[in-house]
Amino acid sequence: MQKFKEILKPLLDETYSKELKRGDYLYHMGDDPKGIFYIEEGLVGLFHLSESAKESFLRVFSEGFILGHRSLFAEEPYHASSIALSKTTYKFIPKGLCSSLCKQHPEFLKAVAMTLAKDLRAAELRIAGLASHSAQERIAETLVYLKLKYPQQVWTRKEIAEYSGSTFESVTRLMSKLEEEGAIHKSGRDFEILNMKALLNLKH
Amino acid sequence: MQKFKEILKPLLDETYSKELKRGDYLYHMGDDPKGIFYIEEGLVGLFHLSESAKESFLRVFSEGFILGHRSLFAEEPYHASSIALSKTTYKFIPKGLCSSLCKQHPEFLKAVAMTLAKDLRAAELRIAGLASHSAQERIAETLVYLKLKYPQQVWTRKEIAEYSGSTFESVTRLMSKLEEEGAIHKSGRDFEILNMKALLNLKH
DNA sequence: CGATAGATTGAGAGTTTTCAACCGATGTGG
DNA sequence: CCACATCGGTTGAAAACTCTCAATCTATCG
Repeated sequence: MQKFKEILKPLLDETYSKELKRGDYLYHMGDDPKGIFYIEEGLVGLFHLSESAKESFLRVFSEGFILGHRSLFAEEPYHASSIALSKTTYKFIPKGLCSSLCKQHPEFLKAVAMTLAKDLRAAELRIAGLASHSAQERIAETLVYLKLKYPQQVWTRKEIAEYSGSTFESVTRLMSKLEEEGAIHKSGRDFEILNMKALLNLKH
Repeated sequence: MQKFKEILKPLLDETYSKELKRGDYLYHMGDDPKGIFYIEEGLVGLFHLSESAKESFLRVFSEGFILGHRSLFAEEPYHASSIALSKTTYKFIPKGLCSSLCKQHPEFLKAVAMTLAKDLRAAELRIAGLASHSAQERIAETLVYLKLKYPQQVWTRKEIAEYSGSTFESVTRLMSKLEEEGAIHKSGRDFEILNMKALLNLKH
């Protein structure tokens, strides 16, 4: 899955990197894609904002991954905004370059298709989870997912809520309960997982 | 989007069609993909079954579309089962043929990537909708989506519920209310939409 | 016409959200 | 380096929506 690094290497060496601090936007929901973004360092989140001003946290991108490719390949405007979750450096690959890349390096197109296919599975499993798991189960699963996959990141209760499809108050409440039960340990705004089994065996 | 028909035409003319009746499986969740399926006629649904036996209705496939491609391109087992929703005829394209197709007709790979990209958008908008819309709003949106896009199909309350992330009792209840309000008209097990605006402006 | 799958309606339970008030951490500018 | 502003976190209580369970009814099809 980290194929993008090697495929894009020659291209990326020629362009300069851009820097972002936490909270900066890479692109906005509704904009038309002009190319794709390659993350060299840091973490980026994809967020959808509903008419009722509710945010959903859709995907996380880390070093070595691309973003913006979904809209480009679908030939659609961005359906969500991407925002740096930490200090981030990235490179921009314009649309035209992507096209020639697809022609000259079919393995790039193949890697994009594979990424899309894996992300589609993940998204559809989340749809199923939203319908079949309780809010508490989803929050616990999200704690495990976000913390195990991105341990260095200090996730806010709000981000955890927006990823799990819940509210930050419910996240806080569950985390307090989980700490009492010894499943996690809170330290400042961060936390660590002490008993993963317990987290994944919550019933409600 | 209906590109598959023309791209696959020469290939498909050489193979024989298979028939399915409502309820038959094309493939089962967990199986390894051995190729992709091209729908010549009919309707197929993709369903995920959770540990707690709750079904989620993930995607619909109609004439001219392919299925099974997500798992093949992700190199993963099927994450859901595909089931005929009506009398269906399809053709099977084995894995090996797909590979050579990708090499010789890059537009096929491109069409697959585009389909995956569009489906990923749809799935992520559903995630956002599950978090930000009430069950009633989601059910109403599902009535509009399923009935306008596939008007010939008689959708069961259960299917509508599994698509909207709700229960069939809630679907029944809302449909009764919507009929009272004149937004839909129920006839037998089928229904028709009388006032789409009203359906999409539900608040709860 | 009978069997079966699907639909309806009611009542009650329960999780989760919402609203509100308050607390604690973090970071910046004077 | 302190003060203060701001952002993030905690906890409580009440409201509300949806689900669950149950009983009954109605289409549809062989």
